[in-house]
Amino acid sequence: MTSISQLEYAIAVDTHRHFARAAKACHVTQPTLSAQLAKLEDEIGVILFDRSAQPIVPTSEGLAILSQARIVVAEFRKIAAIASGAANEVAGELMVGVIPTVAPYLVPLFLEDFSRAHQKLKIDVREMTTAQITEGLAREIIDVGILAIPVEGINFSTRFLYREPFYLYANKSHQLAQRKKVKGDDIDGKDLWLLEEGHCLRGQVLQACQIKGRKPALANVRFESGSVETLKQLVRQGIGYTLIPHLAIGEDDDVKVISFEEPMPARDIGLMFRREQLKKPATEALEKSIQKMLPRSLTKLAKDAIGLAVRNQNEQN
Amino acid sequence: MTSISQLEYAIAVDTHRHFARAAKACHVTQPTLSAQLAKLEDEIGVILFDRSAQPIVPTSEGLAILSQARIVVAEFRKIAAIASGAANEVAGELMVGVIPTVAPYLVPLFLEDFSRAHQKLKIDVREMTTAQITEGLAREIIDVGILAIPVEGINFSTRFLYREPFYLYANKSHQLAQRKKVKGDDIDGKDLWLLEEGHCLRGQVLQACQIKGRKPALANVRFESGSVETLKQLVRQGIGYTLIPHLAIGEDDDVKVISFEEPMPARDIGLMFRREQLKKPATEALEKSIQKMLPRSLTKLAKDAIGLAVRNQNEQN
DNA sequence: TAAGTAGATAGAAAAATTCTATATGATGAA
DNA sequence: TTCATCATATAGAATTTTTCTATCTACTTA
Repeated sequence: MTSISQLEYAIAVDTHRHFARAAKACHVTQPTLSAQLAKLEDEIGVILFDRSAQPIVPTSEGLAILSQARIVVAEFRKIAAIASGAANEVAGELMVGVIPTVAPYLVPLFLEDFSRAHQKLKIDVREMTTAQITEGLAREIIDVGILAIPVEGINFSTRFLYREPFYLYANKSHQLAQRKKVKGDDIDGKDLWLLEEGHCLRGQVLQACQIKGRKPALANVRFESGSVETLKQLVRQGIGYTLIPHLAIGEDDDVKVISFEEPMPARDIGLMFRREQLKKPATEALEKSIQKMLPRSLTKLAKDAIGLAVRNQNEQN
Repeated sequence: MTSISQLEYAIAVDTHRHFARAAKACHVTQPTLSAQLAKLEDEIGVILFDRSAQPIVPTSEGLAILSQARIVVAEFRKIAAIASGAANEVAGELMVGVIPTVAPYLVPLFLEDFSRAHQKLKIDVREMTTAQITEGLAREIIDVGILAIPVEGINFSTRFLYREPFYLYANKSHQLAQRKKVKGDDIDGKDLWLLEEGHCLRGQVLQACQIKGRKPALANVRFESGSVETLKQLVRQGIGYTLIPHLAIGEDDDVKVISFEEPMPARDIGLMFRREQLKKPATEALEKSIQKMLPRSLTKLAKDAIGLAVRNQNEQN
């Protein structure tokens, strides 16, 4: 008889990628875990892990089973939650992954309010790329991600949070700084500071400016940075310009922030979590808190003024 | 330790409303079932059944637990199905709800292919408003909805299917018919045929044209219809124009179909289902079939040409 | 009140899970 | 090569859980 504990052992091995540590996490000895996992594999007729690899990895067939096992265990635990009346309680621990081009601007907005409102919840926020968020959700290392949607992935669900327009951020000495408004065509890549490869915002910016088809090597792009704040700093200190999302607008003297013509290019930011939603109450509370604390400057933007939600398939994070 | 069998016993008692018969169905003796059920009730701290009634009935608290127990057991059984390779079998019954402004154009595209590809699946498609789809999913009357996303609703998940631009559909005699391209500003509502209230497309069109703030009574709008085909017929037969989604483009002589300037206004169409996704294989097969059968005229549209995904919060369907 | 029905309880038997101790096998450093 | 070291598997005893048979209690109804 395959049991819930057997599933838990398998999940722990998937999470820790190490029998002894997985066993410790399950409060059993390593032989117990080994034996039960072997029994599980025997019963379902599928080898879940490739023990020859170091560290061990799930087999391709094992991946599907493990994903389903996580669902079963999550649903199983809900029974106790329902029974104890804690099903709708916001408590426990919530691990949140946030992409780097959102984190520094969004997290300070909601974190204090959210933490105050839910004292029983231990909150852990970390900056992660889109790829890390996807992987982290799959292995239950994080509970929820905040990233640019849509994202591919059959095992995940997303919730739209807000649509965030892009703005031109140009040094006052730059010719574009004289403009009242700009459009994508105005930006040909000359003097444009970009985030380095791996940031989804990079792809979104390239799309917004309709610079495409010459993805890997943009001869006319002069430097690539790892954070939006660095790009802003570069613009502040010299020539050139960049594109920044709405929440990254600050108050800078030597710099002009110029809107795009309507409909403004934008990206959609949303929550992402596993389909079975292990921490539903906390996730919903998080969504509410973010919605509540979003600046009016963003939420009050006319719905028809921001239209373009960039979908970039290739670049991630 | 609460076990899967304990849940099965409880479910059997709920189904048979009789301990001895439930025990027989579970291939155990009545004392075994009695003891395990008592153990379960003790462990979760909830009395599941009122034994004083004849036949026994679940307690009110028991109902929620039993519902969750059914989910756990169903998900648990999927493990064996996945392991044996039968998990991806598309079989059983799939009830689909489709909004009226999508149904007549999309359903004929995929239904034959889908039905041929999955002979073991009984397919039932019906036209429903967004509100009916939401309600139907919640009450498990339908398994999946096809509608304009995003949609509010915490218990549901959506899958993006395609972004569908809008086009101006104008009688050749109309002045706008001379234009090569149009933009939202060009359309002030004069001579514009609209769907009646309750169709989400109505709100999407109003947004795309940036006609807003005078929602309830548009003095300059002359007539309101219940279907896109009726609007097209009106345009074909006389003066005026309307906005139609990409898939509604036909081949009409007296009419011009005019693109919007880029980025074209558009709506997102997606699948919607319960978070638990009881019929995953069939739903995924449906998604695949739709993606496969979407006309290239839609899928080949440059990603950066269609940008505007209208989000209308108020109007439904 | 006796017979019948439904579910609970007791105690033994069977099955399963877990433990400690140890074996095997792979990797890497002396 | 050889000897640690680390990671997982195996063996066998101890413990826990589940199930069984037999029987009891409570309630109904003829």
